[in-house]
Amino acid sequence: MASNFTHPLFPLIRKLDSIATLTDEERQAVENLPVRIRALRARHEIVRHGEKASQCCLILEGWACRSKVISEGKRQIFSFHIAGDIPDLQSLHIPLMDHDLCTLTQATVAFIPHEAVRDLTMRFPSIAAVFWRDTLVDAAIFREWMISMGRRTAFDHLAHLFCELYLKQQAVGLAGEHRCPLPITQGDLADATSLSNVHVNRVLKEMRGKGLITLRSNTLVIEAWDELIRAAEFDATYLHLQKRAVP
Amino acid sequence: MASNFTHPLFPLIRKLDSIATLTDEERQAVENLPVRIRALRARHEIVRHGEKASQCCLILEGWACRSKVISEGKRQIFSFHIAGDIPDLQSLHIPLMDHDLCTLTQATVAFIPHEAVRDLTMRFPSIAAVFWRDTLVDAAIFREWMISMGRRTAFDHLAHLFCELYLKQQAVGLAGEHRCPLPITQGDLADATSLSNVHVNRVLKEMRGKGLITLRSNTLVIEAWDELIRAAEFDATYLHLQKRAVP
DNA sequence: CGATATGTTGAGTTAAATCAATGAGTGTGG
DNA sequence: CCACACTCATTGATTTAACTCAACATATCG
Repeated sequence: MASNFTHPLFPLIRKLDSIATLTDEERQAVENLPVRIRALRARHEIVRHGEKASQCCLILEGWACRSKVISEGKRQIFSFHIAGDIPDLQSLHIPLMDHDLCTLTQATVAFIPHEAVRDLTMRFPSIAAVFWRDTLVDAAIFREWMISMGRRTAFDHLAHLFCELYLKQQAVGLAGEHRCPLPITQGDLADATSLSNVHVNRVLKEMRGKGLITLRSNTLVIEAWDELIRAAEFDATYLHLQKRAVP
Repeated sequence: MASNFTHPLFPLIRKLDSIATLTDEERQAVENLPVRIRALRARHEIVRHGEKASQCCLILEGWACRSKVISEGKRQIFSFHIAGDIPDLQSLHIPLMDHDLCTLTQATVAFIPHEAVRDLTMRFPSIAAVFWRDTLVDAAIFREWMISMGRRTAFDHLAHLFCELYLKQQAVGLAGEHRCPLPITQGDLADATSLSNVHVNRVLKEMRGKGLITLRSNTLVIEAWDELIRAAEFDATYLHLQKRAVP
């Protein structure tokens, strides 16, 4: 059961470990997945709306997002993805893409043929269950984002998002003590929250002013966790984190 | 392969038929699911946020919704559900509910133990795939709703929702010629779109005024489908509908 | 039939958008 | 190494879509 930290797919193993307990055989099978590893530059489109996907994309390093371009240069970001995520796992059952998958930063990704993923899920129903579950947590996060978009103020929305992004990274060991990478621009935050980038900027200024967060050199530092949680009325239930849970 | 129209679970079979092609054996297995059928009054809470679900709820008749109560009597509706839907299928892999499931109208529902559903998916991987796929389409709809909430005007948002609700019912044979049941209040529409009910009312008036729709006695009539689609910039890809309705 | 839920309309308010300009980083090629 | 270009961040002024509050009308139902 020893983790192989040097295996290229380690981020995936680490994520699966944070959700479930793998047998040696399962771990082996995952590590033996046939992958094609690529280094991508920032803002690279991996799969586009309308395409038929025949493989899944596993993030090994860097950030990606799912998004869709709306009329007139506007776009909506649906989710952020970090190492260990398979953002287009859904394409296994819905090959026709209804949105784009793009890198936000420089990134290393592994492409895994659908065939191989399907084979893995056939041979190991418990891995299938974990994958299915992961797409369901995705959906739960979408629901929470709906609440943020519809019913929270810009301030609460961003506060809520920061709580979420911190905890998601914390759960897989990518965060520090109330600090985590946030390698995205204010424009990206605006696209994710459906706010204008001008307004995002103003709200961030207000948060800084209140001593809630610091945000520089692509790092988010949460200076007042309790206060941030309270402001956002953040309840982590929807993230369905299992092991490493909330501090 | 003949449809058994009188079987109590017919709505589920009809929905599965609209997505996939079942073998006789699979159809048999679905029809033999152990169910507990109940008639529920309107606005009845089926499962609540925070509860641990041990069964799934299949809608046989009437409408239900997934929702969450936000502070101060506000609530967000995440999705509408009609006959054939299993709105809490996700509880199979995430038993802890992060939202509520409620009826909107009088409804007949069938409760199926998780155990039985799990057994079904183990024995018939292709049914598992269809179920998984269905939760993925759910997620796709959530994403589209995010776009509506964040980037569309109230008018376009409602127009888009009407297109969606019509097509979803049409796909399982529950809609007529550009008309379908819409047994929900303006308040429900407001909760689903994150608009105030006052504003929903005004927008509906405007739509009526433009001759786009008629909405009375719980029936939505789309008077100008092409125009409605154009107004909403509606693209049905995200619904991932497969076949057209059965009989 | 009265009671309660739902729908309708007007008037005033507000959170966030837009428009516009400027400042601060970052990177590339001459 | 600097200059140019480009992206990203910041601030002010103005506009606007949608909200809130309040009153009243009309269904619907027991």
